[in-house]
Amino acid sequence: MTRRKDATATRQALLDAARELFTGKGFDRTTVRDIAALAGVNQALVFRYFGSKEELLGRVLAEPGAALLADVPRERLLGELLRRVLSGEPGKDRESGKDSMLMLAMTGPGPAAETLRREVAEPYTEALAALTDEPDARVRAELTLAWVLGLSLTVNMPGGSALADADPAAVRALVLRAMSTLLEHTDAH
Amino acid sequence: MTRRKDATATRQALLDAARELFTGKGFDRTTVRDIAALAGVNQALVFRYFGSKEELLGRVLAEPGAALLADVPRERLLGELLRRVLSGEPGKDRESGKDSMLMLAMTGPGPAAETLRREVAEPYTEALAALTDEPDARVRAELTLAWVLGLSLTVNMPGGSALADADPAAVRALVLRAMSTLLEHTDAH
DNA sequence: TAGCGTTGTCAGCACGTGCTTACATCGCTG
DNA sequence: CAGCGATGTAAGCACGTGCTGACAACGCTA
Repeated sequence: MTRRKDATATRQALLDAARELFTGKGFDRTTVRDIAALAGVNQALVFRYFGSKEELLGRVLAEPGAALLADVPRERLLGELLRRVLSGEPGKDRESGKDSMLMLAMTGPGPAAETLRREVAEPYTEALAALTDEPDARVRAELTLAWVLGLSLTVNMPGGSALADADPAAVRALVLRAMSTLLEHTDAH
Repeated sequence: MTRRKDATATRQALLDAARELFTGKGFDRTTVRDIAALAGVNQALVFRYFGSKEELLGRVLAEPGAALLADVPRERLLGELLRRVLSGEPGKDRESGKDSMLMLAMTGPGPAAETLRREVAEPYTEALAALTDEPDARVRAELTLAWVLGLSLTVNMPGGSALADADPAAVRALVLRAMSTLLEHTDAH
């Protein structure tokens, strides 16, 4: 039988629950009690393990963005990012698309936004900026990320959209073609 | 002297204050007392005139989106939208750029989001979809709007960005060039 | 001026929130 | 088994929030 008391396990359960709820209904509208309930533990543990709700958000955000960045070569970064944002069966619930980029907006302006920008957006910008030799590389990179952000929001928006129902591959192709006018060395794989 | 008691004036003051605060720090983080204080009136009036905080949001949202749509021909819509989003002195506080599109994300998932989609995003989608003859016109239109949304968020994000400091005209040109691969009949004016 | 509807203020209720504290229970180690 | 730190729980505090009701000030009209 699995240990009845396992600190790292409950810690992870809290992280998972927090991620799901933050992306699902936003940081502000998610209560600590919601998170604990979904994780199946007492709400006081949130504070024992993370100190505060904001720090928990920080922990949630810091996790997956860096992974993708480390695993995927720059040239394929955009394609992979789009695949995640647009992933899932058309019309069905999108799982991995609700990525940390989405939460950037969900979080809204506030103390966490600045941290988020540094820890998530900035490394991506840097990586994408390396894909062009133009002097305004960073501007182009941010334009690209802005699109990914907007896409993530639009696709996951309640009320449905033509984007959410369209064929992900076709959408990806459209976006990549348009983006190729910004970043030259992009690989569509 | 201006009337000491003018219902329509205070109503408008509340609308203005709400707009500024909602766009500035988001719906959830804005309190009714904040709004009333900025408007220089008592917070109870919010409920007298609008019934609830959510209905006030609805009133704020319904206002400006339709205006632009009615005043500007389809071909120039995109250019005008971008001009607003990117407007303002580089680095300085952007005023009109904090448009209703921004609030779509700031509001986050919630009851207001669906209404917002219907009343703001949908008409824009329709207008932009008419700019191409491709069968996936709506998808292309939503892709475009997603970009505008992401741009609005990125530009107004605290912590600064290369985008916010760049020359608006140059950025606009980059975006419009990329967008021309999606919508053919776009006018850059 | 007297009356009265409109506009604005004041105080407070009810509730949900983040967070804390004191205590119970587990499971490892001697 | 005894002891003890690590893990989990229950209860509640302090505070901010949306919202309400009773009341006061205004300004129009007769």
